[in-house]
Amino acid sequence: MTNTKARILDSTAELFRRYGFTGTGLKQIVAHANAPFGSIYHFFPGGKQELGDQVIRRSGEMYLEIVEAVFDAAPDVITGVNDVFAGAAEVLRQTDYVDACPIATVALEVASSNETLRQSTADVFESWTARITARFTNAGIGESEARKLGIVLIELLEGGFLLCRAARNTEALEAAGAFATALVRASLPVDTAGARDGEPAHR
Amino acid sequence: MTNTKARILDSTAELFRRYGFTGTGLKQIVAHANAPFGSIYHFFPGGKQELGDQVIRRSGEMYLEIVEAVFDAAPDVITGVNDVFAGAAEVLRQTDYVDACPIATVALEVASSNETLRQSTADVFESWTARITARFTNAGIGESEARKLGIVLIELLEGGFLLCRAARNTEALEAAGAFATALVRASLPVDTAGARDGEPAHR
DNA sequence: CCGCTACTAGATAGATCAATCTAGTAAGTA
DNA sequence: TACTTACTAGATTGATCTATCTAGTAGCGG
Repeated sequence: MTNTKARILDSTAELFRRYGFTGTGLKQIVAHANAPFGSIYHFFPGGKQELGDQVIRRSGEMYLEIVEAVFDAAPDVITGVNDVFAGAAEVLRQTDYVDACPIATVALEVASSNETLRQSTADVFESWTARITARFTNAGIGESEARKLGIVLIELLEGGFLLCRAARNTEALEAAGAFATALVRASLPVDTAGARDGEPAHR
Repeated sequence: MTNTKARILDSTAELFRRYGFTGTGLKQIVAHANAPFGSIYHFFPGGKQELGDQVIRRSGEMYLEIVEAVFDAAPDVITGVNDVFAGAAEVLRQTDYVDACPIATVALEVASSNETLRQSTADVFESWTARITARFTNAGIGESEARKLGIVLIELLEGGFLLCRAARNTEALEAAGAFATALVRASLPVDTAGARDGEPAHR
């Protein structure tokens, strides 16, 4: 991937977080990326929609990798969940409440107005759910329960981002983190609460 | 309030849910409201921002009233919480995944770009939190715990709306509702689980 | 050097944006 | 009837939007 294309993608992701999809102009993007206007349509012949699609999927992957890295660095899933929420709150504070979910704003904007991009956001959320579910099944939680738990954690994180950005404080993410860890603890097999990842209960 | 002003407010609220703040044009609003363009600036001299502010606050109040009515109709808070999530999922299905939170899309759009409207959304979320907190303290839960619980319920609802609108199914709201009722049940004083509203535990 | 591809550069088009403006109508009071 | 206020009606303005267009440059294999 050329430098210019990457800069356009990075800038677009950053501007989407701040101003959303309709609120971000192509002129604004090339100005921020210090790229020529023509390059947008060279690299993304489908225009704003194609650029948006790639930004959504790329941002989704990058955010998932960050979350996975936090889980990998934690001694057990409970600590991992706690660290994800604490880290999210910390980043939010440090970035003046800008750097939250990279796709939530766009997801709500396009949900009822752009079927292509709606599907892109749905795919990202589903990939997140699947990866978190896998982490919980590895920790000994049953498949069905693990998926519900994964969904609820994403909901708490997204809801926390929404409330924290509106209020400009981190109270909501702190409450979410406390309840999230409690939920995971309650779902883990009793004798393995705090089990390391990849060391399933029993047998 | 004149008929025309009310029609403009109603139409704007509906269009904001679908297309967001930046995605909704004033021309589009008057066309949907069947109102003359000049009326917008007659009733809302501050332009789009003043209209947005009133729509956010009005929608926030109306949604709170709906939720409160559901709680009032339920025999206890646990049933109330369950009904709120089940009702949200049902409405979402019936409206082709359009009618979710009336202000979430706008809240994310303006959080980092319009301080006036960010404050409007923050006020709405705080009013919701306060009212739900009161309901839980009335059911015998301590003030601090009740507030955290209220925040978490809103997060689950908002996160559920986000995931359901993206996926175009109600799985996420169902998972949220199940965990939400479980959380409330766990927080209620043991001997009053299922207590009617206004009948606090003990003494 | 030639010719090809990839990319840069930005002017331009045509639509749409929020906002302002003038002019007109309707209803109520003197 | 005359006057006032509230509201309707939509043309207009200037900015900005996405998208297209032509033209120029850089690097590379022959």
